[in-house]
Amino acid sequence: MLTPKQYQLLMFINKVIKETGCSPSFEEMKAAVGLKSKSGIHALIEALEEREFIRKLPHKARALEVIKTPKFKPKAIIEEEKKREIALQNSAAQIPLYGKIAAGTPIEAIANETEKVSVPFEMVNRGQFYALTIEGDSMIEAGILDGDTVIIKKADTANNGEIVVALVDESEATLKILRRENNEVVLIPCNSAYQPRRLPAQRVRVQGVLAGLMRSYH
Amino acid sequence: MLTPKQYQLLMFINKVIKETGCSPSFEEMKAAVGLKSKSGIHALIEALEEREFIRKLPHKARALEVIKTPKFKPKAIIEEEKKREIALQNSAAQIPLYGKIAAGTPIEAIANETEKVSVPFEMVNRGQFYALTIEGDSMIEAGILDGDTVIIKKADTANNGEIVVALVDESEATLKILRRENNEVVLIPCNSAYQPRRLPAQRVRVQGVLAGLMRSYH
DNA sequence: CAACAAAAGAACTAAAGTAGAACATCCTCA
DNA sequence: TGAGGATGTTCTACTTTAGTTCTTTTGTTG
Repeated sequence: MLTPKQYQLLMFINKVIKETGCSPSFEEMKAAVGLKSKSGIHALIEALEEREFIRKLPHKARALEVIKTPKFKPKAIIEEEKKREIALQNSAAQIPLYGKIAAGTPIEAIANETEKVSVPFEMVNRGQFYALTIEGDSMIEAGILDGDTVIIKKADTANNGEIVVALVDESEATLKILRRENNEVVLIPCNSAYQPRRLPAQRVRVQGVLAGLMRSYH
Repeated sequence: MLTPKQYQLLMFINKVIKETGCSPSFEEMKAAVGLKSKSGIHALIEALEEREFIRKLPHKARALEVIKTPKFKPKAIIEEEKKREIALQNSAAQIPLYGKIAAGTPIEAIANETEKVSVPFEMVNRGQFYALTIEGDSMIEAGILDGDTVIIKKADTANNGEIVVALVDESEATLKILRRENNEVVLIPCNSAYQPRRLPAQRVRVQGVLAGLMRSYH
């Protein structure tokens, strides 16, 4: 039927005419299909004309007309589209970066929803997520380093032993392992240099649980 | 199909006829398309007539008739397409997952390019990248844990102190800190339970440097 | 590595667009 | 009726843009 390039060009011509009412020039076409020379376009056009997909007035500028479009796409195009489809599905989710959270001594207000980071969809399945930048070294033994970006799933409860964003006294947020003991909550850092904090449950509110981590090496 | 000027004129004629019921004069047309001479209009009219978009009675004033106008794609479709374009730009990069690399005791062949992982574009700027799954705990003190996915930038050289994928004796790959000393290479794990390995430079080949890390908490 | 096809590139030719002027019609009105 | 205005046609000359053709390069495949 058609070669991938021919198909691609035919579709481009069709699109341009539909959108602008003018047919594209050779220069425009060669940019569209990624050639660096007009002669290639010429060959493609001739092939398309021979197969009666387009008609043209020879020696006239921008005088192309699409007669028909093929029902069947070249296999290569189909595969290309599948790839794009996958890329679209895999397209990164954008989640807000709420700011820094001190893994060491607590925090900084969780606030302005300005910056965004993109994360792979694998990390953000169900639920709402946000990102925080780690400051400090209190979670170093859990492999969470200063400067890392953590992805947090919004939640107001968490299981024992999970790493959570905990808001203490409605003012200071911190990333710690959560452990409940009777009516108390213990926030455990992962750095033997720091001590666990034991607090009455009323003073601690869970704001999310750790769902992912991303790190860039400069 | 049409050149831009032809299209512009056709649309103008069509509009005037619809609004006023009679076709515009050459003077009006030349003002509308921004020419300073009527001869240009004449040429355009001829071209349009040749392509059968308009009909005219020669030597009659204001005796143009629009036969057809190129059809348009609905705006909604164009916008839909633009959205997809944008989504595609935001899509995560797909890089191959080459397999597992033992951070502890060495490895498993780096081979089949089957699985892919998506990573945010921020992590993969220039160069070629691939991903590895960490197995073992030899880099635990660098915050690289068992099960983490590391993003590696392909490279065959690295600076002292960088974390690299090193291939020893063309057979076993491992993720370690690289240090060169004279004609020797030291591969330093980040776990005090393991010893650095000192090897002649010839036996070690750098396959990439650590560029990023991603971790999912189930 | 020869044979072929696709693409790049240069050189050339043609068409489109711009401009100005001369000229042909037709219509109107003094 | 014939001068003049409005309109359309044709011509020349020139610049820019577009299309064609040919040769060379590159890359692929048996």
